[in-house]
Amino acid sequence: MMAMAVRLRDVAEHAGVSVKTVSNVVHDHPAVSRAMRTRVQESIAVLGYVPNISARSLRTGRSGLIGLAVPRVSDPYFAQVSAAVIDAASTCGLSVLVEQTDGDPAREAEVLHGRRPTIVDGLIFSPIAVTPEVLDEAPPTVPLVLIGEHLMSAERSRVAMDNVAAAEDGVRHLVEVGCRRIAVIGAKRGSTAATAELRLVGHRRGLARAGLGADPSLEVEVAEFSRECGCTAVEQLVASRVPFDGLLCFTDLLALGAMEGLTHHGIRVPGDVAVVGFDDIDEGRHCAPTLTTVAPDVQLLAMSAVMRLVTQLDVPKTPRGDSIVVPHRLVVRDSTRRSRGT
Amino acid sequence: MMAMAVRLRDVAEHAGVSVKTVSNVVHDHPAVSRAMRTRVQESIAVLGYVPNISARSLRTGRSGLIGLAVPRVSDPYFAQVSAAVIDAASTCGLSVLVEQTDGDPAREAEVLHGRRPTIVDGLIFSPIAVTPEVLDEAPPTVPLVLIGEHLMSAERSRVAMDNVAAAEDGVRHLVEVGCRRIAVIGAKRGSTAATAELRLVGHRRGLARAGLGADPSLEVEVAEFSRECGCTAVEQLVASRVPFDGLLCFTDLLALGAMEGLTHHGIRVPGDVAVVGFDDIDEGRHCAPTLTTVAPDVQLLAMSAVMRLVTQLDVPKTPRGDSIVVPHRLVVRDSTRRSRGT
DNA sequence: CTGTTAGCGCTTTCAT
DNA sequence: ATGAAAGCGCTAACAG
Repeated sequence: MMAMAVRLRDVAEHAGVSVKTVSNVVHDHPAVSRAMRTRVQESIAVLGYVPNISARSLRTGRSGLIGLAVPRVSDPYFAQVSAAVIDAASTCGLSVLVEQTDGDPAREAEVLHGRRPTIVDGLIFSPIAVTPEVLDEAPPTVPLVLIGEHLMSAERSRVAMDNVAAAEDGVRHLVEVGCRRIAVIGAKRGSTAATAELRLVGHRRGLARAGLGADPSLEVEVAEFSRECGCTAVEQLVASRVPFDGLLCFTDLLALGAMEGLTHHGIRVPGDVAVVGFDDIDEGRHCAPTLTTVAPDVQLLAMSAVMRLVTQLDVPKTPRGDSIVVPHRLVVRDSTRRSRGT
Repeated sequence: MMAMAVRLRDVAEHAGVSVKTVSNVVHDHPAVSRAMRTRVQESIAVLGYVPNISARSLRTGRSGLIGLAVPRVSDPYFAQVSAAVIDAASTCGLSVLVEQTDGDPAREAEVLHGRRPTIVDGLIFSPIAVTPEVLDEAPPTVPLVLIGEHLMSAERSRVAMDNVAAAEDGVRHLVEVGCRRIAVIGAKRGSTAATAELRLVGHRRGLARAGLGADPSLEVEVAEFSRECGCTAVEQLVASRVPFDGLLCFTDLLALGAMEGLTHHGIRVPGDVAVVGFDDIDEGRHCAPTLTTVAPDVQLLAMSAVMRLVTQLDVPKTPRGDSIVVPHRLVVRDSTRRSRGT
């Protein structure tokens, strides 16, 4: 049914050379005369030859495909990450196979110990639910780079921002705009990602630096990093009648939900409560009030992950267990912009 | 470096049977005794055998991979579409390779006439910039399903909502809430996707039905379906001093931008101007005011596209050029909720 | 119901 | 600088 079947051999015949020569041209092997090269390239163009990746992959053990596993690509943060990873991979001549885990431990485990396509050369994985035991259980079937910090003992490469410092920066900023009772939303039940824990550490450390004591009743847990949970968390805080004037939310989505909840209770942002999120999703630039956020450098995160993977691919005994830290910065917007300090 | 090399043959040896038998078990071929089947499955489990997709693909010509090409996965609408396509494909045992075109004609053409991985069995493509000529130029290298309506003469399968009817529904609703001068934002310069044209037709038809005349000065063109362009479009409208009391925006992102622009000019939504968008992105449920929108059934859209592709894959001479229409519905929210009719 | 075997298109020694 | 040929792991046609 299809034209198919423009093989290396067809090109060779058309150009009147051997298969090897065509292969050399395709791979930019130096040992080909200029004249030969152009002649072969012409044949390739005329016949519309495109290499068969399966055959190449079977022979070389490399497919040029990498996997990307995230909870869900429609989550604004992971959508950004996915877009950036695809771009970065493309830069390296790699294509990306995207999988969704929905943060389900079983599916995360599956991704990891791959029933899934054996075809990917490597995997970039953002785990949020799989237990350290599963993560460490067996060596991954392919080179693996984790996105985001994770509770784990074993040797896995990972790339993330410095979540402790990031949270600390958020708290410092809240203190600077006059907050004294800073609640935190995002201590996460049932998650095995270290993100929440580390940000919580940063929060406490930030408070300590400012000479403020930590108050467990200001630390609200959530089931998910979603808008709904952000809103619910605020309900809890308000219901508990603990006073607070600042809010550090572990994702922008939580922050957005929290602001909705605050507004609902007639609590003004930033007037009564100043709010800081994490991630710098697009909506934070446009909601009312616009959202102050701790922004990781997602482009760099993606590029670093891809680069690290490529290194592991190219240099077999690259050590694992390294951590790449990508920079973050505080983006100040209206949700923390007060006319005066207190 | 890696364990590698658990081949079909290794399983066969371990189980003391022939490769064919193992292959039969793997493929659930009926002609295998129950005892044999369990024995082989045990060996597979023990050895941790996973089929080599490259080899299979080389042999059968099928990889179990499909491509998905969208402008950008971080666009909220395409993020949703991507998530849904990945889910739908997964249901059919297919994995998805995601590519981004950024709406660049050259990259769209490239996706189509595939320099790209020859490895995908088929392609789901959401073109917005490629010209009909390029689209028709050559038969696609693999089975192709287009998402969204498109200006094209040739025989390509496509799946989309009925954009004319959808726009008409939007206009009808605006008329019902009392709008008489309904502007439209989204007539798109430089796009070859038919979406904008068809929605414009629907708009005019809706006006005609309501006994309202079309007014070209109420039809604003945009360069992109982005928030910024929505805002700019409103600036233009306001600057032109043409009165309007309703706004049909061709995407939610445009609508969000437009509402920002309106607010900026002290024009109240829905009091002074009622606003309707398209797509039903998440933010529309949470912005203030919440956004009335024409929502395509994205799950069904994705599932239909995947199913259609699978059919083309399985039945070689499936006719092309068919259109699958997915349902849409109007989701009424605050941006069109007025206390009274006019 | 099970075993043998050719070959998918490519890369890559090894000769020349 | 170029050619000939083996074989990557799998599937399916054929034989038993």
